[in-house]
Amino acid sequence: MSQLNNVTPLFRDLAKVEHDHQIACQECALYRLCLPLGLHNNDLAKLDSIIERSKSLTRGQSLFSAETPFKSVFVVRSGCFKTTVDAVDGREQVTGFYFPGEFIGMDAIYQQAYQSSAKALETSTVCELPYDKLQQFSTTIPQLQTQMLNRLSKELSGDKNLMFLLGKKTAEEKLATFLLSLSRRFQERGFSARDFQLSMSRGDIANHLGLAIETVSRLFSRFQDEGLIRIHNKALTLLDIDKLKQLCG
Amino acid sequence: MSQLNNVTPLFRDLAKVEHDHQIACQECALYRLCLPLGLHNNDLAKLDSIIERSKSLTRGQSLFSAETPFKSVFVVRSGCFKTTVDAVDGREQVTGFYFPGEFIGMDAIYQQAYQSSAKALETSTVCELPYDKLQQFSTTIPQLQTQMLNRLSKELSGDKNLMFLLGKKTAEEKLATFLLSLSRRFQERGFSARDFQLSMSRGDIANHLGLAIETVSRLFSRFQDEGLIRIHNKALTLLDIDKLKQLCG
DNA sequence: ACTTTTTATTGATCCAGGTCAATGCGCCTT
DNA sequence: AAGGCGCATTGACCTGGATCAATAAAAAGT
Repeated sequence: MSQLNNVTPLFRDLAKVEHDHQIACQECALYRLCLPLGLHNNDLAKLDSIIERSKSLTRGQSLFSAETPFKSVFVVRSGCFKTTVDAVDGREQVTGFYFPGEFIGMDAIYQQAYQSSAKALETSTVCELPYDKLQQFSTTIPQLQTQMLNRLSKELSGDKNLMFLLGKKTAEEKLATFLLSLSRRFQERGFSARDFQLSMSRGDIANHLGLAIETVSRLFSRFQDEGLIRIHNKALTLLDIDKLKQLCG
Repeated sequence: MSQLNNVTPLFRDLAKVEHDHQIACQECALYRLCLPLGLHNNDLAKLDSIIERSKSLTRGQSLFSAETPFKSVFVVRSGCFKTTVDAVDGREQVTGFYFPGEFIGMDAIYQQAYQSSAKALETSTVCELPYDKLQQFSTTIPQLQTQMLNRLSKELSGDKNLMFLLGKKTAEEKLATFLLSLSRRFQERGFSARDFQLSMSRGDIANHLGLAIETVSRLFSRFQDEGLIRIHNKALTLLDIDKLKQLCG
C-alpha cells in the first residue's frame, strides 16, 4: 500500500539513504552502476574522500538551475530527478529522467555553468562530485578519466536517440519506447522489468516526449484496452513487453 | 561564380586541404577552434604524432556508420558533414551538421562502437584521432583530457538545445534558430555571418528540424517575402538578423 | 548540347495530435 | 467526512504541418 501511495522513495533500500554519509563507494549497492567501477582500492579511497554525500531533496526541490553557480556534477543515489531546458518565455523541455547511479549536470562542464535545471521528483539523495577535484584526481587515476568520458559518451548517445524519438517517432512509438526505457533501467537496478511505479507525472512524460498530456493519457488508456499494460495511477505493469517492443519502430 | 555553384569546398583555404598531411596543429588555421587549444609545445608535438591526417572524402561518401568497427573520433578539417541516427525501417534523423574544428564520433566512446553514421556533404577532409592513443596521451597531458571532456560536454549541451527545438518549437522558430546557428558558426570561423552557402539540401535541413521538405521550402519563401533573408539555391543572405533572433523564441 | 535524375517550389487536401472543455478521482487539510 | 485542490481522463473540435500532386529548375551524366 505504501508502494501504491508512493510514500516509499524508489530505491531507498538500494542506496541506504538513511546512513548514506557513512557509506563508502565500496559498500554502496550502486557500485557496479556508478563512477567508481573498475577503480583500485586506494584510488577508490581517494575518490571517496572528495565525494560530498547525503545531500537530500524532497519532491519538487531544485538540485540546480541555470542561475546556480557551477561547482559539481551529481550522481543520483536514491529517488528520481528530471532535468529541463528552460526558455525565457516559460516553455521548458524535459530532457531526461535520472535514476540511481546516473549522472546529472555534465552538460555544464564546457561552459562551467549549468545549462539546464534539475528537480527531484520524490524524496531523493545525490552524491556531489566537485568538478575541480574530480579533474585533479582524474590526472592521477586514468580509469576515473575513462569512466568520465564513458559517462558523457553514454549520455550523448542517449540524447541522439531521443532526437530520433522527438523528430521521427509517432506518439504511440514514443510512449512505447519510453516505457521500455524505464523498464530496462529498473531491471538494471535489480527491480522488476514488468512492475514499477512511475515517479513522474503525465505532464512530465508528455513534455519529455513532445506530446500533449491528453495524448499520453489516451495512449495509456488504449494500451490498457489492448492488453499491453495495466496502469492505475502511477502503478504500471507491462503485460506484453514483446508487443511493446514491436511498437517502438 | 564558383561560390554560387558550390564548387569550392567551404573552408578549403582555412584548413589548407591541399597539403594537409604536412600541416602540424601549430600551423593549422583551425588551432583556436580545435582540440590542441591550450596545449604546450611538446605536448602538442606528441598529439601531432598520433593524428592521422589527410583522410579525404567526396560528397556523399561515408566517414563511418554503425557497421564500421570503432577506432577513432574525427575532427573536421575542411568541408562539412552530417550525422544521422538510423532505424531498421529506413527512417533516419539527422542529428547534426559538423564544420571545421568540430568533433564527430564521440557518442561511440561508451560502447566502443559507432552509434550513428557520418557522411560528407561536399568534398571534405578530417583529422583522425585513434581513440586508444588519445586515451594514453591524456593520462600524461591533463589539458588534453580537459579538452576532451569540454568537447563532449559542449556537444551534450548542444543536443539538449536541439531536444528543446524538436520538442517545443514551431516550424518558423526551428528554421530561424537553425539559420542563426549556421551564421554563428560561420562567423566563428572567420566568414561572414550574413552571407554563406548552405552545404546541405532542403531535405537534410527538414529532416534535422523534424519538418517536411515542403515546410522548409515554404518557410524559405516566406522569410524571403518578408525581407528576412535572400535565398537563391544554396546561396543565403541574412537580411534581418535581429528579426530572425526574435523569431527563435 | 541534350537527356536523365535529383532537388526545390508551390498549391490542394488531409490528418495526427493539439487545444478546449467538462468531469472524475485521489489525496490532503481541517 | 466534507470540502478543496491538483492531476488525470475523456469527448468534441480544430489546426499546423504532413502528404499528395504537379511543375520547374538545377545538377549530373552521356
